[in-house]
Amino acid sequence: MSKAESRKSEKRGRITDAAVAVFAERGFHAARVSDIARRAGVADGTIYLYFKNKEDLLLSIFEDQMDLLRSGLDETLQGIEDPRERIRRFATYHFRMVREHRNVAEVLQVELRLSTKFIKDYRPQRLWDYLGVFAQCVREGQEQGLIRPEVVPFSTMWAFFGALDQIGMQWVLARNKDKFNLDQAALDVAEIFIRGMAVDPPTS
Amino acid sequence: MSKAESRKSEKRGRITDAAVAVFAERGFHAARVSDIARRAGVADGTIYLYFKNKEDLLLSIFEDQMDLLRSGLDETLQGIEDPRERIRRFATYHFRMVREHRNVAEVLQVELRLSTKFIKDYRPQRLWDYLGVFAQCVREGQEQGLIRPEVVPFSTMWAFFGALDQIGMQWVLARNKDKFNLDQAALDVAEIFIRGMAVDPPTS
Amino acid sequence: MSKAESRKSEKRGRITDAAVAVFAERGFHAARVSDIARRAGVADGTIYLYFKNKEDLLLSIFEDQMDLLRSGLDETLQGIEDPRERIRRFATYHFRMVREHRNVAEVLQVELRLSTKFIKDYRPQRLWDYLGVFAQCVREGQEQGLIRPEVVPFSTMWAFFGALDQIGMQWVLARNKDKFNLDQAALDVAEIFIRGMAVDPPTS
Amino acid sequence: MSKAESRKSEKRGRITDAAVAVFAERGFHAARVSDIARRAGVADGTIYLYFKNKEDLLLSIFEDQMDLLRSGLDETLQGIEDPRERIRRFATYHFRMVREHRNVAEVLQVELRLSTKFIKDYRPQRLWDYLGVFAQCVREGQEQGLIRPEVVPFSTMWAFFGALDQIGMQWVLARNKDKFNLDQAALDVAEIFIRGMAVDPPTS
DNA sequence: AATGAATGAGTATTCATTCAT
DNA sequence: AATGAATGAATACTCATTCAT
Repeated sequence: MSKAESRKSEKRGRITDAAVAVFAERGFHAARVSDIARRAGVADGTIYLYFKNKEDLLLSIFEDQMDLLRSGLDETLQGIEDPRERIRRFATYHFRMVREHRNVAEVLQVELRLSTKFIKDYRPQRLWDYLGVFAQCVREGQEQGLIRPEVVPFSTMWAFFGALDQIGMQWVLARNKDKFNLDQAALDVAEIFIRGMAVDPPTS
Repeated sequence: MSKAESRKSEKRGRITDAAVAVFAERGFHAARVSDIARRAGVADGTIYLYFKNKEDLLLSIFEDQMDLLRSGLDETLQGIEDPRERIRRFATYHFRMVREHRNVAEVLQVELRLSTKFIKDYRPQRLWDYLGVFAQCVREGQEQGLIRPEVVPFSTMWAFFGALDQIGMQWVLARNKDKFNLDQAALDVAEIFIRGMAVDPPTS
Repeated sequence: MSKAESRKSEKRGRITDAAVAVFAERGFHAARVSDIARRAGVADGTIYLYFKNKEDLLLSIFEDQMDLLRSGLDETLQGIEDPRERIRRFATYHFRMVREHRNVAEVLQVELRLSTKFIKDYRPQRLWDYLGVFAQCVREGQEQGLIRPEVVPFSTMWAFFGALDQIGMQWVLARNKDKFNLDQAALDVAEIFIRGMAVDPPTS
Repeated sequence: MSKAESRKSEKRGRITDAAVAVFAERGFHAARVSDIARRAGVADGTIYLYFKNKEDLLLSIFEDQMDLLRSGLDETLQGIEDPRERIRRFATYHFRMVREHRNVAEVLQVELRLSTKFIKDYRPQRLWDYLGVFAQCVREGQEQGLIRPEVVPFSTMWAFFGALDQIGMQWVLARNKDKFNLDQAALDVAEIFIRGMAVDPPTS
C-alpha cells in the first residue's frame, strides 16, 4: 500500500470511528456532521470525499461491521463440524460481539433502524452473507439427517435472525444490562432452534 | 354515548384512517400533517385536538391496532386448551392480520420503526399484552409438563416475536408478495418453537 | 375588501417594500431572507406564504413595478394624440421614474439582471405590455403617414427599449449621477428614433 | 515566442475554449471548475495558474473576445470613409459575429450578465474601445456636416449599443432563431440611427 | 370545537480555492 | 509548472405546531 493510500485509509477509518462514537452518543438525527468532522480531526467537506452523505456514512458503518462480523464468525466456526454445534456457536458469537462492542451495537441495533434507506431501499447483501452461514448449517444438517427435511432454510434463517436481533435490541435498550444474561439467552435460542428443527427421535 | 361524543369519536377515526393511508402512501417523514388533515376533511389544527403531535398520531395508530389485534387474538384462541395449539394459532392469526391489512402492516412494520420514540423511548405496553399471551402459553405448557422447565418465558417471548416480526417485515418489503407463503411460514415458525420448547420424549 | 384580505395585502406590501430596500442596499445575493423578514416585521416563514422563494420575490417586485409603470404611462399619455409626441413623453416618463425611484431602479436595472430566471426562463409579459405602447405608437404613426412603412414595430420596440435601458443602467451605475442629464438623454433618444423612423420629407 | 511560452499560451487557450463550451452548456453558475479542467485536460489547480478565479475566467473570455471583435471591426471598416456607411457596417458586422459564434454569444449575452462583477464593479475598457468606434463615426459625421451637432456622441453610443445588444439578446434567447432576421435587423437599426442623427435636409 | 395564518428552529452539503508535494 | 486532496464558509427553506379568532 502506497503512502498516499495508507493515509487515505487511515482518514476514512478516523471518520468511521468518530461517527460510531457520535451516533451512539447523540443518535443519528441529532448527530451533526460537523461534530463527526471535528472528532475525526478533518474538515466537514472531507467527509464527503469518502461518503456520499450522512446516511451513507451510517450504512458504511453497517457494511464495515458486517464484514468484520462475518470474518470473525468464520474464524469462530473453523473446525466445528456438527451443524448443531455451529448454530450454537453462531448465537454465542453474535451476542458476544453485541456485548463487547456496545457503541457499535447501539448504532446497528437502534440508529440504523431509523434510516429509511436501510429499512426500505437498501438490500443488505452483507447481512445475507452473514445469515447465509446459518442457512448453510441447516442444509448440512438436513444432508446429515439431523434436521427435518421440510424445514425451509430461507425462512428459518430470517426467523433465527429475528429472534437474535430482537433479543439484542431488548438488551441494548435495557436500562440495566446486567439483568440480561446474553450468554444464556444465546444458548436458549440456539437450543430451541436446534431442537425445533431436529428430526423426530426414533420411537422405539 | 352522547351525540357529541359520537361525533368526536367519528372525527378521531377519520383522522386515524387518513393517517394510515397517508403514512402507507408517502411514509411517515414525507407525510405532511396538512395532507392528513385534508384527507380527513378537517383543519390542520384540529388534529392537535385529538393527538399531541405527529408522532403521537403514529403511536396511537399502533396502540389502536394492538388493541384490535389483542381482542381478535383472544377470540381466536377461545376454547383452545392445548398451549401448543394456541401457539400455532397465534402465529397463523398474526400473519393473517398482516396479510389482510396491508396498509396497517406497512405502517406498523416499516414506518413505526423509523420513529425514535418507538424505538428508544416508548415502552409498548400494548405489545407486551399481546406477546404476554405467548408467554402465558409457555407457562401453561410448563405446568402441564409439555414444555421444558428451563425455557425462560420472557426471553423466549421476545425470540418468538422477533421471528414473527422479521418474517412479517420481509413479506411487507418483498416486491413480489405472492412468492411468500405466509400461512406456511406461520406453521413452520410455530412448529420450531413448539418442538424446540418441548420436553424430551421419554426414551423407552 | 374584508379585514382579513386587507391585512393580507398589507403584509405582502410590507414584505415587498422591505425586499426592495434590502436588495438595493446589499444586493440580491448578499441579501438574507431573514434580513428582509426582520425589516418587514414578520417571521422568515411568512415570506414563503406570499412568495415561492427568494427569486420569486425579486420577480414579483418587477411585476408589481411594471404594473405601476404601465398605469402611470397610460395616464401620462392620456390625451396626447401625435404618436411622435407620445414617444417623446414615453422616454421622458421612463427616465423620470428611474430618477425618482432610485431604489427600485437599482433593483430592476441591476439586481434583476443577476437572476437566471429573469434572463433565461422568464417571459416578461408585463414588460411586453409596457413596450407594446411604443409599438402601438409606431403602428399609428405608420397609419398616419408619419413613419416609414418599412419600419418593423417589433424589432424597433426592442431597439428602443435597449437604448432606454442601457442609458438607464449607465445612470444607475454612475458614481456621479449629476453628470448625467437624464431628461436631456430622454429627449435625445426619442428624437433619434422619431427622426429615424420618419418618412422622407418631400423633396420639392 | 519561446517553446515554453507557446506551450503556456496553448494551455491557456485550451482552458478558455473549454470554459466557453461548459459555460454555454451548463451556465456559469452550474459550471464546475473541475468540469472545465477535465474538458481542458488539466488539473483543477492549473486553472488558477492562468486565471485568478472562476469569474476572472469569464471576464477574460469577454476581454479576449472583445479584442478579436475590435480587430475584426477595424478590418471590416478599413477603407470605408462615409461615417454613415461605417455605422451600417458596424451593425452588420456585430450581428454577423453573434450569429457565427453562438456559444460565445450565449456566454457574453447571457452568462456574463449574471456576473456581479461585470454588472456592478467591472469597468469594461474593451467594450468602450469597441463602442468608441461608433462615437468616432458620430464625431466625424458632425465634422462633415452630416450629423446634427447637438447629438451627444457619448450617450448616443450607449443608446446604439443598447439597441444592438437588446436585439442580440432576444435572438440568443429565442427558441426559433431562424424566425429572426439578424441581417435585416442590423440594417434597420443602423438606418434609424443614421437618419435619426442626420442633419435636416435643406428646405428649399 | 374548529380554524388556518403565522411562526421559527435548525443543518447538510457544495464546490471554488489553496498549497504541500 | 502541475497536481488534486483537503478545506470550510455560508444560508434558504420546510413544515410541525400554536393560538387568536
